[in-house]
Amino acid sequence: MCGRYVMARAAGDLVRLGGGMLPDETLELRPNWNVAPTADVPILLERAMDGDGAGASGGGEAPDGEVRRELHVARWGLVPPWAKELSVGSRAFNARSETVAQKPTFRAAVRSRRCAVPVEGYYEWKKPEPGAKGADGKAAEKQPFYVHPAGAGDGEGPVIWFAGLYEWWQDPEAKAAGEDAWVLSTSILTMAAPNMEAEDPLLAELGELHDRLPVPLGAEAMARWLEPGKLGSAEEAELLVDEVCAQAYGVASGWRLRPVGSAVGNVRNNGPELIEEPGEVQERLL
DNA sequence: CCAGACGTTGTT
DNA sequence: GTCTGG
DNA sequence: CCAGACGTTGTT
DNA sequence: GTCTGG
Repeated sequence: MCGRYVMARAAGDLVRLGGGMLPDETLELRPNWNVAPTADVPILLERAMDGDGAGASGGGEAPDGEVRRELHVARWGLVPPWAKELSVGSRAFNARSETVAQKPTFRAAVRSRRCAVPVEGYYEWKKPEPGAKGADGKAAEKQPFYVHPAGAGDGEGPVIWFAGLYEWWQDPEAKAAGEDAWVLSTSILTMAAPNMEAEDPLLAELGELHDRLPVPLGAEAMARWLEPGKLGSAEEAELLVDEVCAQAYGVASGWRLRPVGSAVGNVRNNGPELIEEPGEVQERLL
């Protein structure tokens, strides 16, 4: 699954990597090595220019029918339109691919508002084997790992694009007060992790790490996933979800993972040192 | 009919 | 144990 | 996801 | 908004 990740790139990098999309004018991104639910994160979405043609963000006129990729900032944790409070989103930062087309919280978004969430890598906490003991004889503690694209030097190289959803929400109180306070929010899809016995060693590692996997998009799947327009039915949405899940392990097999220090557990800690492998000395001291 | 939930993870 | 905040 | 709070009255 | 449980 995915409940914590790294996104330290500049918006300009994401524009380049995502394929010439226009950054939202309001886009302000701070490097973040410890992105947690409720944080503001960049998302990539496609929008069909229609009607007034007055492009609201970042780039002047566009003829009707043109599809644009745009980078926006969203709150991580999808807030459905009917929510009474923003906090509803803090428990919807992942959406199960198996049920996303049926769940009240996600089903409208999966038909009409799909996006891609760029990450440089994500964290996963591996549970100790039951009864496992640490060096001190006490119960072993969960171990955080950093999962990232192979060969990605820190701050360079490819990013992972996770399949995501977005939704717009207006605070009922703001609405009553006649204010124009809309919140864009997002969620990341998950699926079953690869089997621990998988032939591909990296997939086997992922299977041992956790039983859920955030769904990564290859270039082709991303193009399909982002296509704007409302899908005709929940069944149609399920087919598209199945399609992207079918290519996910192929993308994930190009990842690598490494153990990192326990500091990442606390969201107050934030810096490039979080993704460094702890040295042996440090490990002994822990 | 109204009231209340609407989610994921993991653990037992 | 369970919920909220980051 | 993990960490940290989990309560009241009243006062600054 | 829409579904489920009572």
